[in-house]
Amino acid sequence: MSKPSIPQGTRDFSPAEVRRRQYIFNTLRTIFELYGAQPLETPSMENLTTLMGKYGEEGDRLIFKILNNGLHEKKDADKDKLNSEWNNVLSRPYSTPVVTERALRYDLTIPFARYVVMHQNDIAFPFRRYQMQPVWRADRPQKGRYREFWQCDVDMVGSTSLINEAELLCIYQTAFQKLKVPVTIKVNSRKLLAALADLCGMPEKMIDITVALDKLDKIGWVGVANELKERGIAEDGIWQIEKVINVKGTNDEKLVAYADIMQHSAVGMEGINELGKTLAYYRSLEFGIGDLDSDNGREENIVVDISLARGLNYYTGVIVEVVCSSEAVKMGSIGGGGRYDDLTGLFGLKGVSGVGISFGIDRIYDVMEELDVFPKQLVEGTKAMLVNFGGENETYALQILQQLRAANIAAEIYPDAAKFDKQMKYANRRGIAYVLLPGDEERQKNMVSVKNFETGEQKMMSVGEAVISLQS
RNA sequence: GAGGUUGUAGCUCAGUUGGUUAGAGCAUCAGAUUGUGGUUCUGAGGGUCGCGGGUUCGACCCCCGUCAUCCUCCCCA
Repeated sequence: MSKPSIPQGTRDFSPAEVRRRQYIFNTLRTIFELYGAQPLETPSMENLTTLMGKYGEEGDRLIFKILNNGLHEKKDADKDKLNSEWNNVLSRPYSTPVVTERALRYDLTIPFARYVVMHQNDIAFPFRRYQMQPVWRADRPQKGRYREFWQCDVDMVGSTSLINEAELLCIYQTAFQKLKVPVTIKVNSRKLLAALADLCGMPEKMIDITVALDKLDKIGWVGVANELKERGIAEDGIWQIEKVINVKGTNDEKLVAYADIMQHSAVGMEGINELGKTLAYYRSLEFGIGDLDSDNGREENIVVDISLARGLNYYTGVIVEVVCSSEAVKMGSIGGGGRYDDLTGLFGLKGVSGVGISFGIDRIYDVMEELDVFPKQLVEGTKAMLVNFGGENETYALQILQQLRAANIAAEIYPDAAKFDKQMKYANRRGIAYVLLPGDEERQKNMVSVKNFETGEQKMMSVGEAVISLQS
């Protein structure tokens, strides 16, 4: 017999882990609802055509595909087709509806876009939804990277107002403040990255530039410059980029400096303008809170960072990324998002702009564990256990049991009339607060002994008194 | 896709230059204690040493292959 195991990159969640995860979900859900978002759920699997080509070449490779059922039942003609297609599948990256036509959800944004297009007539725009569901990626698992993990997304579609961007920043701030995770929120605009490519005189190289620039934190400017060179950016262009990333100062100062450098790039000026407006809206929202601890309010952890380049292909405007700012924690981004001007256009609905953010809750969980910021009292399990003495005492215990539950006290009976110390040990391991002893003497007096498992104190009382004392 | 790490009891891990019957802690079960838990004490069960091949008189140990695992790069949450 082989040892049982679970697929690579997946995890079981123990009772205590589920409680902590639910704490995160509940915290986020409360905030999402507070901001007027509505819940949405979509299927675990989508048609492969819905997902393919939406996440870039790398993304396509990481989509978990589902093998079609009943392949062996194909008729002769179909079987020939299947055989030739199968050879294609084996010889190169290739997929075909003959072999696979469904795939597991890769993120929550594309399914949301699909939903919006399918239900456009039923939706009151602007439409703001939140969604908390697992997604799957056929990636190599490692620290902070799983093949099955959960995302919590909030997106707003049908509005181009930068108020939305500002509100999403507020949601990030509030959420991580509630969860007690110190974060830095990096903000950039895809339009500034386009402007950089303009400055180099190579607008078609925007992707190459952003991919290289994204590594600035890791490999430093020299490393980035080398990579830019390898990717075919001219010396003069690299010098322009260096000038931009060398800009230091407050967010406002940076935007002013960028405006000076990019004054001849229409798209650059547009991006700068949008970032400025987003921050202005954000300040208005934050000002309403009234507990600003400095002139900057809660802005000191929001940083305009031109080296931020989110990988997803569909972002067009403001982009954000959240990282834990604690030195002690080594973890990649724990959230990200941005504006996509024409997401639903992929599915035929033009002119609907959206903006959204995502929480990577598995990584947030890991970070919270490391920081030890989960509330201590999350376990609200069984409060009282009835010892089972068997026979008539068992019947008596069952009657008490339902009276406890009727009074909203989480209670259980040890189901077997096992040896006394075994039952006590079990209650101890479960961390149950009270043990009730309905034995011969108690039953005859119509009473029950209540033992406090923390203090060891024990007292015989009527069932009614027991209910009242356990309710407090 | 590339590179590295580690696979020994249910779990966490020891195991000497290759040498007789592979150990410990925790967990489980039984007993000291058939109505009093946490701390003790005693005893018991539990292993194809990841799998397959090779070297050797002899392999948990050395070699080759394979699978699994974790980590790094790429990319991402």
